[in-house]
Amino acid sequence: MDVNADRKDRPYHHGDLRNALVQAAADLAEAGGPEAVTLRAAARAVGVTPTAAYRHFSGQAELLHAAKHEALDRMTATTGELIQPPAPDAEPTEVAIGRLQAAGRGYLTFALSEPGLFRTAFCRGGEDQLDTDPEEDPELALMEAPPYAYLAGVLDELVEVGWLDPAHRPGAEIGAWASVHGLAMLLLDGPCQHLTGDAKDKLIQATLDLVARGYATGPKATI
Amino acid sequence: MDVNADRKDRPYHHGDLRNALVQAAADLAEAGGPEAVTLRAAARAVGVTPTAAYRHFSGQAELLHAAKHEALDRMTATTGELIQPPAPDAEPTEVAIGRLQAAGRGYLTFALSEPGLFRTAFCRGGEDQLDTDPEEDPELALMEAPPYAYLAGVLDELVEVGWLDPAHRPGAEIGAWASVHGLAMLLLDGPCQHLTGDAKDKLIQATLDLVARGYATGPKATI
DNA sequence: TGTACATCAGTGAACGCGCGTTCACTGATGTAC
DNA sequence: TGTACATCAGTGAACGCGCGTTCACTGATGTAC
Repeated sequence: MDVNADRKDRPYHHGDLRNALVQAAADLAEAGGPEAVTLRAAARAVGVTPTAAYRHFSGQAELLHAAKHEALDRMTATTGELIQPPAPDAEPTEVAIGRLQAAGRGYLTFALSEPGLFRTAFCRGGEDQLDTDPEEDPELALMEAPPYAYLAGVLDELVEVGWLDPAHRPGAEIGAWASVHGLAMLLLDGPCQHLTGDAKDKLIQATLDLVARGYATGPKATI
Repeated sequence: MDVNADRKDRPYHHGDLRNALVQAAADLAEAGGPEAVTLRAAARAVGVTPTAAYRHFSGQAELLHAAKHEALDRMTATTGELIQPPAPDAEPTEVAIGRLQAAGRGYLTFALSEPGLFRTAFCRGGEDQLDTDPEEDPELALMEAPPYAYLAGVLDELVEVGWLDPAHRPGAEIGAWASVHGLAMLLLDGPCQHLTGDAKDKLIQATLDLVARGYATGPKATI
């Protein structure tokens, strides 16, 4: 069962233990969500003593922090693959709207298919307990978050094609992110969790349409 | 510290232990979120043996389930008080939009001021483990959720005043709910948690405006 | 090129903690007669 | 109206669990000379 159980072949020094622990922590998160991210379990998975982890992390909180980061990284990678390019022969506004909705759909697809990683990426804790000061510049930190950064590009395009009024562009990212993020939470753990896949699909489309129309303030916007 | 510590005066039978445990569980949730909802802690708060709780709950999962319910009830009550009525001398569309945004603002105000209850109301677990079948009719259960039911009324009004196209009315609740819920999560535990109050207010207004514009498909809609 | 030694990265055993849950029990209540 | 007894709602002690964390330690590495 445990790949790393053959302690004989393994050298005394692991060589890349910190990284191995982070990967193990992310795997635990994938399978069981943030509650499953445990120092002991991660050490066990790597085939190492719990104490060894303290050479690389100050404690459980720091491991969870790293796992959150890794979960978000995996989410970014997977979502990137999931996003389908719009039809090339469409109108510019259709292409831009298509890109916006495809991003949202990718986000939701990931959330529903990898709930453990999704919950971990946005879970509480894992940094408040850190002694490193939490984000010198919170605004900058927000803008560097992968979903925000990706949305920024899409919204710029929406302005270029005349769908979104430039006056409404600043700070517009958060509305789209919040809508899709909230829907993910409601579908995953909230009051929509027991709906059929079809019903969920309808809610997704309705929400994506709401967002697209919400941005329709430019000269080329056709509702 | 513990109000119920004077075991002498107390009769052997509590009389309303189940209810007392649920209230205690909700208080624990308010202070420490869903992780703090523990059979032992709730029993301790009431001044009763942990075993006594098993007369009223099958186990911790059932207590958490009840605490979630109570958290949502408290949220509904508080949010109801928080919602400010729109100016009476305004235009009908303005009144309706005002009501929509006030509801959203109330939701977010509650989430930010009572994070423990908010997280608990929408936390995972506490029903999957239940042996009672989870929601015979998921669609109905969703529509009976207080935020959804309240939104339904507001959206009906939006149709009446001609802001929202009746064709877009069915299922429209979820978009508004998701937007506001997601924003709450991002502000509370997510990448916006360290922003200043002012910055948060701006994101809130931007999101509420996005939602209002998203519904602007009727004849009287003026963007 | 060889070697002494500081430093680094692990081991192994143990600690205390709070949790959920179970057991055999006892005190209080209420109901049939 | 009184009482025997079933039932109900608690007590108290104990269990095993996995967790985070600490301690004194040892094996491996690499560097100064």
